[in-house]
Amino acid sequence: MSASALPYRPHNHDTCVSDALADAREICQQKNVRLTATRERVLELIWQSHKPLGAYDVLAELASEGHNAAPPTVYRALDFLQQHGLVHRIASLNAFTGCAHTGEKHTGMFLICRACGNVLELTDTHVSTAIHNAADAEAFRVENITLEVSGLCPRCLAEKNHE
Amino acid sequence: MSASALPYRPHNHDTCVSDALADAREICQQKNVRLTATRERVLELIWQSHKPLGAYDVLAELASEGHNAAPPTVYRALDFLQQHGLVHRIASLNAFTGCAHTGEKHTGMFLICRACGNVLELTDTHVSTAIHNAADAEAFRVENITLEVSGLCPRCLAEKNHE
DNA sequence: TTGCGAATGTTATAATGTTGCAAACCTAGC
DNA sequence: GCTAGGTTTGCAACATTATAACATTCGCAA
Repeated sequence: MSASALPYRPHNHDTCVSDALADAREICQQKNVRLTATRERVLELIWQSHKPLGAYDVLAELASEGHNAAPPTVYRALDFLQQHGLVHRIASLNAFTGCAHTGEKHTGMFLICRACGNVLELTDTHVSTAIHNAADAEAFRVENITLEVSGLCPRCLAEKNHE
Repeated sequence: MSASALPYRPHNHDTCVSDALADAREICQQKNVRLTATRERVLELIWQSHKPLGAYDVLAELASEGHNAAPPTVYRALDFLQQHGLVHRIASLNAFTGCAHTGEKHTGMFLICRACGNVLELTDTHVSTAIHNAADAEAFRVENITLEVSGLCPRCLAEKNHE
């Protein structure tokens, strides 16, 4: 099983977070853009679990920490993080999740468990190729792909079968 | 080129609408569910073009026709139409589009032109298979697939190149 | 140290979607 | 016909998600 399956297995999540933050710092430095305190904190909050977080969830967290935040604060931070490939927006949930493949050029494919809410980000060449082929057949120029699969993750599936 | 490419080509759109309505009537009769006046009118409005329509756009249309409508009216009609496979919701646009493959079991793949706004619905076995394979590899049970590709349709691409 | 662009604060508002309850309406069975 | 029950709609209020516009502050460089 690949490392990408982490969300659905017990794991030391702290390393997910610290890896993501380290990645982010490096990427921002390379691009010469500023990973400000707010942006970094938002990224960290998003990474607190593998369940996507809504903008207003982030906002509430910030507020509870005494941060004087309004919606634009959060949306701006999220825009920045998205722009630099550090988080993804899950359109079907209106929520955000940490990018598990920073740096790599990838077509994020998201497996979203409707029971536990965890999201697994995959990259799959066959999927990506098939989509591009289908688009090519219609002479359509692909710029962005939203691929979100909802269903049941292995753990929740197993639980369900035990009942 | 297949008939599915219609949205991006000139065509007699009235037949799209009347075909969709005829389809809908038949499907509802077969399922023994009621395609009420409101539901039918909403479906017709959605089909007025190949550009997805927001719920509040539909609402505005209904209101302008003197229909005494509130948001729930529209959302309920849309829920019904979705439930019976007559329209699709495009998550990345918060909008709705007529289903071009009623009846067929299909993984809707949507090509959304960011320039003209038209949407083409495709069914592609390879794409569908690749997605299921990728999910299977993670022991994930697929229930629903959201696949929305944004970019430029052939017509807008051609126009752009002329400039 | 001052000037400039980037980032944030602040207020208000827009856009999208839902809840809950009451009234109207079909339709099956008498 | 009529009436009982479920389905559909009307309606008011509200919840959630996202953006606009403008003032202020911050960080860096000339």
